[in-house]
Amino acid sequence: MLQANSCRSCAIRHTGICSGCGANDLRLLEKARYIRSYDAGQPIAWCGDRMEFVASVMHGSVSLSQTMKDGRNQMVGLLMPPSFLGQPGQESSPYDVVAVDYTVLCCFCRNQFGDLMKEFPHLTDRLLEMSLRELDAARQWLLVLGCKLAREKTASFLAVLASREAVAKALPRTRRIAFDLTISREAIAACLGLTMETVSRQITALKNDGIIQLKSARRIVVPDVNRLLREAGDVPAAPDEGDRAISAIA
Amino acid sequence: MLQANSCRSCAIRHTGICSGCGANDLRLLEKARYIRSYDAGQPIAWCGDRMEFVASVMHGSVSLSQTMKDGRNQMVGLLMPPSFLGQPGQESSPYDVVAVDYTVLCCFCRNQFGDLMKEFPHLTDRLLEMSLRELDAARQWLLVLGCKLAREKTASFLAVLASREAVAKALPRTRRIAFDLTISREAIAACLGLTMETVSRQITALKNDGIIQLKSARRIVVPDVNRLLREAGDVPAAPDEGDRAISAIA
DNA sequence: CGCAGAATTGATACATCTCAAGCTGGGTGG
DNA sequence: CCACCCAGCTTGAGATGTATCAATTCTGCG
Repeated sequence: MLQANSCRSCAIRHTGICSGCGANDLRLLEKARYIRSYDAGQPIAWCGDRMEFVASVMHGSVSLSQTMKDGRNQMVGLLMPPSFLGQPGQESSPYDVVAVDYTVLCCFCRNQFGDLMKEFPHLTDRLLEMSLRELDAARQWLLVLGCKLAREKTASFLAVLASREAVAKALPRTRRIAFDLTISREAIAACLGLTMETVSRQITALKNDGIIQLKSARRIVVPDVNRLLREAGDVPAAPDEGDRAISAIA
Repeated sequence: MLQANSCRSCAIRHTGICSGCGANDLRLLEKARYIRSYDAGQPIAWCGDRMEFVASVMHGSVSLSQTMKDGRNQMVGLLMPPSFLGQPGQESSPYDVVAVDYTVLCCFCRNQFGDLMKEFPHLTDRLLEMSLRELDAARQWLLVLGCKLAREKTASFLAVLASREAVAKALPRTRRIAFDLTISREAIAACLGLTMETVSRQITALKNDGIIQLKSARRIVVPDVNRLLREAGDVPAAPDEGDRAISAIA
């Protein structure tokens, strides 16, 4: 898992920060990169720590969160492949960064990556694209936190995961979709601005109403994503429409 | 106000998207740009509308908001000079875009601006910088919406405006700061995920506690920003520290 | 002066949090 | 193989913060 396979066969070769690179550029990137892996729950950086690197998330997922003095905390980003972690111009991490899953990062020394961006403008272009996408996702998430009820928040969260799964497996979005929750109820609560107990109650309620099924506490089946989206307070996307709601949260 | 003064004397010449431009580049930008102005409350685009242009906010302020079918709505961005409005690669607006104030925009035909970015990479660099800053602001805002109580939310909002005013007037952040609320209680509520009534109550409470003074409903005086920040649940920034909290919301 | 929109204030309803008590399932050691 | 244990999850009852609905009161402006 950890070994440095060739960039050419990398899972995010055509979707990550490097997707605009030709074969030659890629060789230079490959020389500069190094792989790091983290176990589930392992911290990558605490808020204020110096960030030595920026990285692509190759596998797993990484949470960005903020904590207040009294312990209240809010997840503000959930990065999954092929998201990019860190900002070239940013000395220290503004967030607590934690590996949620077993996670593999493709890292670049931060300053060196800045130089690479100068050398290969398409890296800058791509980072801009990805950042604007993240920005839209964060703004979608603001709607969830600011306006929605607990049931709608929970449904929104599950809909995001279901839609992601559908995209990953190239399933039609109307078909039954099954996936694993890789994060605890508590982490979901931190995403949604709720408590663990409320999340648990809402998941149970959605199950009782037949919107979802629970194979186990962490295994979810969604018979009809559009029904789930309706519970989330979202207008189900037309079949052929590029779905924006899906991008929310991550 | 509306007339097209020279870029050279523009208020946001050194802070906007064009801040990296030399005199020659600037001349080309100046040929491509056009000025539009909007009255307070006037819509700039509704969600789903085709966006003909991207623009720098030169004067006033622009809100980005989302509305659910049943009327609940959430402001997800509040752009003030020298923020940049729109994304070159984005056909249609994902948000309702409204001029909050009397607002002046420095506009570029969207496709043409894409070409300019190819021609002048520093435009791309600068847009990336500004977008990453917006992303951090949005994430700060997620903390406010997800974790904070009504009083803390309200204090956070006022602290942002106060700090912005302090920066604009180059005041020390510990001194007394006065500013106008350019938006209604209802708009503040839409920012904070609260109702108008709750915002009103919290402002009154902050006044009664001596945290702020009200010269009129729209005129605020903050005797001590650090005290306000403490009410907001934020750790007051050290005097010499680059203040991140300030960037929240806008 | 008087009006209309904005803001404030009050009383009640409701959603979610809090605190506390069980439950469940996977792992460990006897 | 079973009893135990523990962390994660679920469920319950009461407290709390905010929304809702309904009156006023303020403010700017014609």
